Amino acid sequence: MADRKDIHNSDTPVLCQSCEARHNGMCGVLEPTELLALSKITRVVRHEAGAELAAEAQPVDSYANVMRGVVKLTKTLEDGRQQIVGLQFAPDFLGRLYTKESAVTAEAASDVDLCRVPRAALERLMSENPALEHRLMQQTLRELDEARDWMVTLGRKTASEKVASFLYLIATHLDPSHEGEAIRHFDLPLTRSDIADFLGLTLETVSRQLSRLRADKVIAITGNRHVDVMDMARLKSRCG
Amino acid sequence: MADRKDIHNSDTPVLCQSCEARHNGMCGVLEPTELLALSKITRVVRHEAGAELAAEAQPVDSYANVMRGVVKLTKTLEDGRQQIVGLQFAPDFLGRLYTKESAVTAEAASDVDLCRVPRAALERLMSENPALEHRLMQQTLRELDEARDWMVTLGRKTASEKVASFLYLIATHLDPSHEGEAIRHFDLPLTRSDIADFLGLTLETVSRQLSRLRADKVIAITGNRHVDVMDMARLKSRCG
DNA sequence: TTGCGTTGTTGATCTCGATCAAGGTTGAAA
DNA sequence: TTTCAACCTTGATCGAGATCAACAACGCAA
Repeated sequence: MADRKDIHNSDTPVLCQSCEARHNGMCGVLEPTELLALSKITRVVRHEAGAELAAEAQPVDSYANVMRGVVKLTKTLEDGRQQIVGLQFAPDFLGRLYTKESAVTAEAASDVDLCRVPRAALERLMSENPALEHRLMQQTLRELDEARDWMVTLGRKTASEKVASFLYLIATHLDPSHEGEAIRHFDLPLTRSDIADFLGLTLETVSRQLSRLRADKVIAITGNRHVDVMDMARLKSRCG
Repeated sequence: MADRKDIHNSDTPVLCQSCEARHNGMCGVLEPTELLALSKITRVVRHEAGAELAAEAQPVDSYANVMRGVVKLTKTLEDGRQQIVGLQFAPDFLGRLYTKESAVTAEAASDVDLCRVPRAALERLMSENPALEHRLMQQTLRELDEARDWMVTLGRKTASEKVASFLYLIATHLDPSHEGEAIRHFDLPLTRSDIADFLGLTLETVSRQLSRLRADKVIAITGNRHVDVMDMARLKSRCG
């Protein structure tokens, strides 16, 4: 299998010469025939952690599929208070359909590979192909369900339940290979400050709650970012 | 124009004899030709405030359009803590597409009229009619935007900003006739306890903040439920 | 290795909103 | 019009999480 020699560093997009073969099964909503139709104009772009992919109230001229890494969607109040309103994992589709202005800021939380598709091309394909719009509808409905779940976390859970809920969410997304098992491990894709912005807390409170989970042997933390969940059931029981 | 004599009290559905004429321009996502196609099987049902329209994790066999009133969508934790995750106003479409299990509880906040459509019939119409799915996609995207906006309110705003944001939201939905004007008036469709569940606060805090807005002459309150916003710009400036 | 900026931890104190408690309004039904 | 339950307001106190502060750990570059 071809490696990723053709994927260069941030802001060096590379034309995808055989998109179908490479993205099949990875490229989220796009099926092989659709990928083939778009293969000449999709670009795989690598972004480093922290890169801004789309800014609130700014026009965006392409959609993308997240192929690797985690993208955070944030909204910011005038005085600087920030809230992460969604996390997108591979192979999610990225971009607000049918409006050029993004309502959120999209930022690479970890290093991220995106498969970009020009807006016009995707919208043309979609208008000829109701099945594609149907699949995008399914993802949109899932995102709405997730947003509403998170509203309960933001509005009604304690700090300790919020942090447990966050770890549970990340564990199920980043270590699906051990599904059903008690032990999971993963690297946190967010800093303490980002986690705080996702949970509506301060970074100090997040740090304290993580320390408490560690003291209670629910998790182990190695080098700030690596987390081993010792018992998923026990973690879940702390999610409120 | 025909009045609503054929609409009886809660749980007494009445067959819609000329759906097209009556719902045209009211029935949210459905266009006249679609209404005509469904006219024999839609039912207009009136529900009193407090009626449960769909329960979390329970199967639902129909979709509906909200024709009058406000529907609240709630989620509840095991220990009883509750969060309102969405409000639906006429002429919104109601119901989670493509899955029979509702992820939320839908309850009539005020008295509500629904135009119900059997699931199977709407899904059949949708599969033959990509334009209908497209319109539902637009509403879903709008709901997702609204949910993410509200996540900022829940996660990052103070109690006083939350209450101001709520009043602003309700004012723009329930008194659109005075759009652009400083003064708006409406009846609150929610109790103090419901408002608290929408904002992630307690009912006492909501009451105190409303009293403060009244003392500051931003609003006037008559008989608990009726609100006059004296200056929308001043209200907005308190939304954070 | 040393130096240094970024990121994370922990402690002390403060504050906003929750909780506990009592009484006041409202509006529908008798 | 009286009655009553549901709803709302206000006051006193408490506590979870914010804020302020100091330091520790990590990773990268020189």
